[in-house]
Amino acid sequence: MPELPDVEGFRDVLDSCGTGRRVEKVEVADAGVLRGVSAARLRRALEGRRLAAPERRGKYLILRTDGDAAVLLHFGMTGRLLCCSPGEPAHRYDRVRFGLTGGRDLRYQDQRKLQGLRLADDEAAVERALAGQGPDALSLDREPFLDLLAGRRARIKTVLMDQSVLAGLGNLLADEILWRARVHPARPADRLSAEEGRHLYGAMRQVLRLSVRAGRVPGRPSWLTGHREGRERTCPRCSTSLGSIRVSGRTTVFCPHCQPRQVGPTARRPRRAGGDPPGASHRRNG
DNA sequence: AGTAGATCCTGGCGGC
DNA sequence: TGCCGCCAGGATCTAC
Repeated sequence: MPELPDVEGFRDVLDSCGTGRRVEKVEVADAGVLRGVSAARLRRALEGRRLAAPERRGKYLILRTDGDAAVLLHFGMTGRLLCCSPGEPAHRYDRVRFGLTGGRDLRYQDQRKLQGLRLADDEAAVERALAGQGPDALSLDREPFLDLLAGRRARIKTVLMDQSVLAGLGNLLADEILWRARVHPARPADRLSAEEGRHLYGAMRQVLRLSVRAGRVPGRPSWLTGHREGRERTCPRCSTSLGSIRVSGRTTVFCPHCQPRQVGPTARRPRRAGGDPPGASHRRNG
């Protein structure tokens, strides 16, 4: 399910495939992915335009042109963006095809069509469309991050996944970050200690850095994400059987041993002079 | 300010 | 084998 790292990967695809090239043809195979725009209007806005450098904000990808118009792409749960040659046979879930000069094809694929494409007529429309987004998780500094948590009574996982608070994190990333920071997903955000807040921020930085580099959330053995499915659902850190609860309607996987619901006074937490990296796996390097 | 639940959407899977 | 219903989840909506 595309989260910030995946969308960052799609931005790379769009940039290397499209930037500087002209849109020759826009083909909408399934108008079910168009939000508030018709296929004809999308064509008129894009055909003949040259693509400019794309931008990502949270889980949105902004396709910019040398004109006023921009297209906002959201990938929902199953969306993808591919660069291929025009001769490549259409995939079943190709929803929109952008034929570019230089023999390049950009294809927006999406099986479930939960989100889709929006057209923004100008820069002001882009800003309006994204006005509800919180700061991007990748570029947020620690102090503002801690400030975001401070005033919120909601469960910490709900806060992390709320795009109007913090943009970019989805279900898998939120679980991974909480597991690395050893914070139970149902703890109220404003009840975390300062130390836990710092660990959470550190885990977020680390998880984002590694996943952006990989272009997705890696399902490696040392990551919680690698243990969500299948029979062997045990914690990669302590081998305890993983717990599964629902938080804000989302399946939430956590380790009952590493992420206790009730925590004692801060003073009881072991102090480490050097300070372990918050997400450091004690078994092997991820 | 917070929650739950429905909605959209498709395919995979368990149960019968 | 085939049909039914559930589940997955990102965003958005209503109801409480």
